[in-house]
Amino acid sequence: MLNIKLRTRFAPSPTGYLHIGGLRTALYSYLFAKQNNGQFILRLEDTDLKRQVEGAAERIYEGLKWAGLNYDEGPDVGGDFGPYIQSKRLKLYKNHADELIQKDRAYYCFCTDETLEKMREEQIAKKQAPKYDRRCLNLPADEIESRLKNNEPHVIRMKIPANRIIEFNDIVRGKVAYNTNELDDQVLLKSDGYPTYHLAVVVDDHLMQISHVTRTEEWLPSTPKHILLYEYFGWERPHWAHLPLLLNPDKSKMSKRKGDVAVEDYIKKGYLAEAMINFLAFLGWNPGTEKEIYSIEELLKDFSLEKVHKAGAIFNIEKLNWYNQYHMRQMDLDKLTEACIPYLTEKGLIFPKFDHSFEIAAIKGPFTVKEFEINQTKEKISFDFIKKAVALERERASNLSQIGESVRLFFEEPEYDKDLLFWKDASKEEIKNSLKILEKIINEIPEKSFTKEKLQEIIMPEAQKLPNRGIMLWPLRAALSGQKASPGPFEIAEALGKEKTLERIKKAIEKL
RNA sequence: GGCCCUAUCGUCUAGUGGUUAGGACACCACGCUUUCAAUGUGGUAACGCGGGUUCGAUUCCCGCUAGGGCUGCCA
Repeated sequence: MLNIKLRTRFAPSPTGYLHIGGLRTALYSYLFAKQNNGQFILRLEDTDLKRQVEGAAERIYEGLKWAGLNYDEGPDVGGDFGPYIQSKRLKLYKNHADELIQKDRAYYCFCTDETLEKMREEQIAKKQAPKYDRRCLNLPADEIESRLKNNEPHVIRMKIPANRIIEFNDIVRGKVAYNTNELDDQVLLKSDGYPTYHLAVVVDDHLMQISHVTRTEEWLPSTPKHILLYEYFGWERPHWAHLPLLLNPDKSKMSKRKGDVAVEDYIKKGYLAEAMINFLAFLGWNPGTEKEIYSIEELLKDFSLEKVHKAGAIFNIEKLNWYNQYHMRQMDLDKLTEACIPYLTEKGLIFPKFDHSFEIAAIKGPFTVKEFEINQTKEKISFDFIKKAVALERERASNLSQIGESVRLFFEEPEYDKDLLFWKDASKEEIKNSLKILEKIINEIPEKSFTKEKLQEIIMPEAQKLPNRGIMLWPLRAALSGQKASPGPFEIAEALGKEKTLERIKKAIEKL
């Protein structure tokens, strides 16, 4: 793109949380802007009073920051084109709506909801397309004046010209054309004085000098209205890129009822921002090579808006899990451990708790406290102890929350049924005998050389003497973990330390 | 109903006027292995249908079908 000033924006409405589809839209907009030396702007479209939600704006800021999509301008960071919240720009929209009235491109409409509803019902009954019948279009000037003077509720509608073909070139879809006969005389300014999306988006995108409007496909049919508005105002139109939708497994537009759609839901489950970005980037785009693992920096190099697909993509959680597991496995262990700590406290395994909520901790990480105690025993433990546990469990988890759970065996005495100790068809005597040997030889290992290598060196020869080494290794692992599936016995023993290892072996012997 | 958009394995997708239609996730089998995970090897699985154009269409055109979006003083 040759623009000297390339500017994109992400413009969600703060109705509660950051939508996962919104995050992808934001990602594409961010990548496109940043790879072209442009600016990425956040604007809040809060023009629907009925849908205002307390704290929704903050949740959008936090979500974007979590994902690493830092915006150059926005409500909380400022900028030269503010305010970046539409409810603070009401005067602007009013003035622009008035301008259109002056230019005879818009008109006052006094129709009530009931009137409109009745009209629509009749049209549908007659199998006509529901459309405003323009009954207020040619109201006499003096009537308008007196009704306005009486403070009669009214809106401002735009005039749509008859039978014109509006054409535009969409960056992802190519040439798209609509006939204005299909368009309704869109309400621009509502009776409460707030603008509709259509007015606000055009006014703001122009005033904020947005060069490329990136948004999802659902906006495609209203683009001709926007183009008309640019014409009416005498403004140069921006470029449009209508992105494919994110879909539910049943191919409908991704929605709350059919799964989690809030970014924070995924954060709470313990998905890494790196994995989420990687996954989302590939839902609707790919580099055309076989490279599938991407950091945001690499995306900045290879992403291309022109290569974005036209068809919607199903949000496939299995693939996200795979990406997350992959990114967890290759993440720096200290960072991963820090990221896991909120989950361990959430599950009641360790103290201290944070001064803020789990949600905030999960989003904001990393956790800076380095002194902990095990909740159950009040024993002091180090960051390194947690790190060892995390290192072992990251191998078989696909999110942070799972690590938080599977790591439990390092912090609490496991509870299990004695049947778990039996390896295949080994007898009770064989198992008991194995554990007794283990107790004896492990006890002889000096505390300071209690490593998995040493344990292996001492234990394996004993295990080899048995008809099958599983007869010794399985009950050891079961006694230490209390679980059917876990890391290997030597690793667990090393992390647990000599004392706890022996304790757990004794417990197992008692059970038999 | 009207308008519009879309269409390659179950899913995300690569790809071409002539290919054994490639990869990844998931799934299955085998190997490794004390379990699980990871990993290695192999496997099942796709061009929606009908017409054209062409020596030849998955690829280009048209129609159909299917799915989706829009059709609000929601965004």
